Amino acid sequence: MIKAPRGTRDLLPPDTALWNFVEAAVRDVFRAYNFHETRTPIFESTELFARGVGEETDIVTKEMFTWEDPQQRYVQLRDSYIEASNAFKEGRPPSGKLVPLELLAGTQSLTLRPENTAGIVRAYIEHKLWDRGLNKFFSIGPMFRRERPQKGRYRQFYQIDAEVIGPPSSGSESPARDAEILELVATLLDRVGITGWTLQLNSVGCPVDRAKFNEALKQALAPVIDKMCVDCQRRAVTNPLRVFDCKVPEDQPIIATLPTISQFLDEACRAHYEEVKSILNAVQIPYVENPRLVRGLDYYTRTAFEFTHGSLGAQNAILGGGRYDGLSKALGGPAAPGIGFAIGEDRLVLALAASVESVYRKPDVYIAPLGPGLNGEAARLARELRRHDLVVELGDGSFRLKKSFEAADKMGARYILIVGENEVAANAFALKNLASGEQVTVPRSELAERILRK
RNA sequence: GUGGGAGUAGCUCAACCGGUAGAGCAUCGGACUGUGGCUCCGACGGUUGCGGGUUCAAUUCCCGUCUCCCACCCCA
Repeated sequence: MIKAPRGTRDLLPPDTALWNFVEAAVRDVFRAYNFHETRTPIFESTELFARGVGEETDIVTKEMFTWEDPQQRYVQLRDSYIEASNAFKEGRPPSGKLVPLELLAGTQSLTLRPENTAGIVRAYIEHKLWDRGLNKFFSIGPMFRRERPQKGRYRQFYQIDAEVIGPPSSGSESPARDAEILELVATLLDRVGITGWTLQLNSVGCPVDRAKFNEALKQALAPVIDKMCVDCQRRAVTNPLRVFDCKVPEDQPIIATLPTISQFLDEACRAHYEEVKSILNAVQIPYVENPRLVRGLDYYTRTAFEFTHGSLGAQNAILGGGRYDGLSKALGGPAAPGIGFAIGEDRLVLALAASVESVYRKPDVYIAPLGPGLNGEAARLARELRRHDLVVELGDGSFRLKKSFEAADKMGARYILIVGENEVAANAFALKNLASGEQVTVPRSELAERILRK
């Protein structure tokens, strides 16, 4: 039997009703904050993620679905040729790399997107979206990471993603945007019925601050590192910030003595962070400061945050995000400060209080044609009722009435409508409420209204 | 990638020390020709995840592999 590949799964009714409920609520909230939808490709050039997410991150080094796609490099070849010919005319050496001819029929490395921000920023640069001022985007779609599956963690998973990006003159750098995003998330979680979330907040400063902090951290770790766990010893070399993620109890007293990033923020970053917190207080969004909160991706600056939820086991982060003021430049674009977040939709649905029953819409009426010649009449009635936005299910003339009743019952229809010879002749139909057992004969013209009335 | 647990009917689960694979629910049919939920009867449903090994005999023991679950790593 062919099965869904590891780490993927089928979302089926009635569960999909829950997903639709979430997405509808999310779209409502985004609308109120003037966010608009984007849909970027599910695969991009591998280079985009290597440069955007960070060459050394786990995501890029071991978790991406990457393949080589045969491709004729017309564009590079053409640009290379134009530059060469211009250079020749102007009597100067050509700039940039000349694409050798043997690459004409080479390959292009492509990757299923492991996250969405890089793609959005790529689109921002490609379409020169700075001309629009401040862009507020959201998108909903699948991401792909080749990780070992676990509860709330899949190889194809879904993210609800929001990004605010624009030139500095558009206010994209303002702490007001950070606070607005955080307040939006809080609203969104409340709206879909997630209770008991915790907002953890920190500022990771500018790259310069982080470099200074990293240095101080290394110095602080040097004398104590041999007393710590093997994971920490490894982290101390590869990524000292990650030492703060350590969960080994024996290490905690040592970790408590380590410097925190907050001590190394420059004046601008500190003021920015203070303003974010001040606005959050003004709109009464609760948060806890977590000076050890760091982000896994290289591009993050300043505000970093995470919303966690207790019901999710070890994968307790329901969403994470932060500011990425340097990303656009890193991808070859202009300065374009931005801030965004990504909700793990799979995890959001897991944490949802709403039950499937409460959002799964059942048929309003089941139409039971009584006899093989009555399918046409039943279909006409169904068509009329569906125009009134009623959910209509249709039986078959070959069914015995008992079977129609059972079918209607099973799918949870509110009413059954019996379409027999007598009813057609009278142009009035037997309508029975399946819950109460009450049955009335209703003229065709009053059917929709009667069913809608409940 | 590392460590641990688990895979038996569509679903939830049985099957004692290795001895011919079972129940409930669900599905379909009948009792019951135009009135459901209840009841009764019957039917359908299986390469016991897959492959190999040990054995007279394997769902059971061993090895490999796949998938899921839990934790680590990392992250949403």
